[in-house]
Amino acid sequence: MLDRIDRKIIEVLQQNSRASFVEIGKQIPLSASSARERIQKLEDLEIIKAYSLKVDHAKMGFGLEVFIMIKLFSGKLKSFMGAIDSFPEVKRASRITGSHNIHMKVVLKDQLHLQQFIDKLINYGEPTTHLILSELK
Amino acid sequence: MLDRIDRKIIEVLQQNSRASFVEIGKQIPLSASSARERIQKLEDLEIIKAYSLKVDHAKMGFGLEVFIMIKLFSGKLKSFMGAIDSFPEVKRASRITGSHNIHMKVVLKDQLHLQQFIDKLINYGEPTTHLILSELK
DNA sequence: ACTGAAAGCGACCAGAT
DNA sequence: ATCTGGTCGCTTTCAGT
Repeated sequence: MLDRIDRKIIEVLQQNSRASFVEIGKQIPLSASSARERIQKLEDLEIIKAYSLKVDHAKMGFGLEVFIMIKLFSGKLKSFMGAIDSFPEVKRASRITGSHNIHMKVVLKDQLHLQQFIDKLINYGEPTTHLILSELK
Repeated sequence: MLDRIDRKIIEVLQQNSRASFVEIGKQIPLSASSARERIQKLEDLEIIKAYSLKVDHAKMGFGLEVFIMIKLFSGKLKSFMGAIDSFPEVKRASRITGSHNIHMKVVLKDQLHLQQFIDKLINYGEPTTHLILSELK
């Protein structure tokens, strides 16, 4: 249901999602129209969920990147899930197992910004913050 | 150094990094060639670091997604940083502050695969695993 | 499922404001 | 810094295998 060629296509797109069908085809190898057809199918099956972008947050003025885990107060899950979309600082969030219910990647300008953000979170639960020092992968 | 138009371009590309320059230009609004020129600059400055892809790992046969944090044994940092590229299961890894030194997002086929992966990690430190239940954002 | 051809559209490079 | 016009290459569709 997902063969070597599909996996290769996904690999190429992971490295450069703006690659043309011609370029992708060359690396398989496959004609541009066949590459296009397979990618169309991967999109339709929602195996490819989105074409996105990696940006340098620090260069955009957000020098502080952190992981925050929250132990939500009981009954706060629903309201927190609603609020999360209104926090532009939150780049990703997941429900997880363990003593903390939520894991987030958060991007902030500076310590003051972090403090203000944590002040909002403590309405929902007990946050634990880990600064990201560097990306290894 | 990075105006409203640049931010808007990045926003558009974050939603669909395969958008054509014409499409991007329409949403600013800006001519295609000006959009192209600005994007070129964002790439040159490495504010745009990569064009990437979001895939549904579960549909690719990797039904288990976890966060693993490791408290490395002393002196193991360098060898771990070297080994990390050889683990295809690791999608992202960061050095972080706190009692654990490393945070990773890891994608695995099943429990057995997780067990085998953890067995590799215990050469480097003490791992703590959190299953990802769902993605909120 | 893949290819190849043809038409239309976008990318890319000039040159001008 | 942005735009317009022109060329070339890519995308897209479709008929054929």
